[in-house]
Amino acid sequence: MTARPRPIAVVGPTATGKSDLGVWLARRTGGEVINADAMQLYRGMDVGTAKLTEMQREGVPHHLLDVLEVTETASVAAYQRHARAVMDELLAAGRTPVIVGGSGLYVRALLDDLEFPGTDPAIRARLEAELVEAGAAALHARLGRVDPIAAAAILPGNGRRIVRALEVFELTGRPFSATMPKPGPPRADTLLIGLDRAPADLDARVEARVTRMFEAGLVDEVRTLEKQGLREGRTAARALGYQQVLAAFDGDGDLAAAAERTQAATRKFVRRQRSWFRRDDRISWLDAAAEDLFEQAAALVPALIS
RNA sequence: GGCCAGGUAGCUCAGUUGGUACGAGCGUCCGCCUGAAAAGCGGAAGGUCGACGGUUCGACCCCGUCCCUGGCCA
Repeated sequence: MTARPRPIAVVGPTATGKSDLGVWLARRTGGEVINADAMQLYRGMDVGTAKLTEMQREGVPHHLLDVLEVTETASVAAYQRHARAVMDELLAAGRTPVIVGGSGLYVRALLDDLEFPGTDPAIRARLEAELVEAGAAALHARLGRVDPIAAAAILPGNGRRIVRALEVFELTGRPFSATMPKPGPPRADTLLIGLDRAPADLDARVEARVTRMFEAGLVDEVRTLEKQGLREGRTAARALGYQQVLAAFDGDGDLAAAAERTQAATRKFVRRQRSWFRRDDRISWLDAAAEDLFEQAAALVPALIS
């Protein structure tokens, strides 16, 4: 009798209430949540990432939370492998995967046919050293010689992407497809639900949320993680809030300034998230401020329509 | 009340020895984004240069008056 469940993905900017909607949908459909938030991957990064507490999860199993130490570097490719495995398991068990998160690339890595060529720490390190010495423009020129298509797609100032393209070329001897594929049919016919709010409204929420995070012990959390090597973390140390508190520890402004900077950086992040998800026309958008938000969401889920 | 400094883009500030504002950072808007993605990169739109009057072919830049802000003195 078990029809194959149709996965649901809840995406959109931060602070819109994705996590709560995810839990609700999981409970309604008998599903489990798969995190698609790059920073919630980290163990110990809780208040600053607005990670749901055990209680708030209401008994719904959450996957891909707390799977990395703060010293480890996050990676989309690793996420893709791990998340797909979990998704397949859930589907095989007849449980609805409810993907929740605002990391656009992670969501696409999970749901689209993105293939990540390998990586090599030695090559990477060498190229990064060259980047520092020669500059992005020089590396971009070199990329233009070996992989003109990638070079045309990557702006000359974007050292990060240039290095990766060169790395892939050295590693595989083949050109690097540096452009995102157009969104196609999502894996397992996943239903994509986008959550957003009126910009001014969401900005105000972000502000309030950051203030609450600082009151709720973000600074202590950073202090604890610092002892666990947060500063050596290439990705974790750059998370919103954590980055700014570390700067305050270094004497760059006080904690009040750190809070303000976190708010500003988060507002900026919200805009980047919007522009990322905006173009994905597979997404059905809902206004997070709607009174009957959950009902509206349920109305999109075939399994919940009676 | 007197003296000094300053009033140039939404914000913080450059700049023009008088000839269409060379502006910058931040913010805003838009776009990009395949192993750091809460990261990284790019583009655009914004200015009656405090107000009024004068000198001048021509003033944001010179002169005068006034207004505002900060500091010092009384």
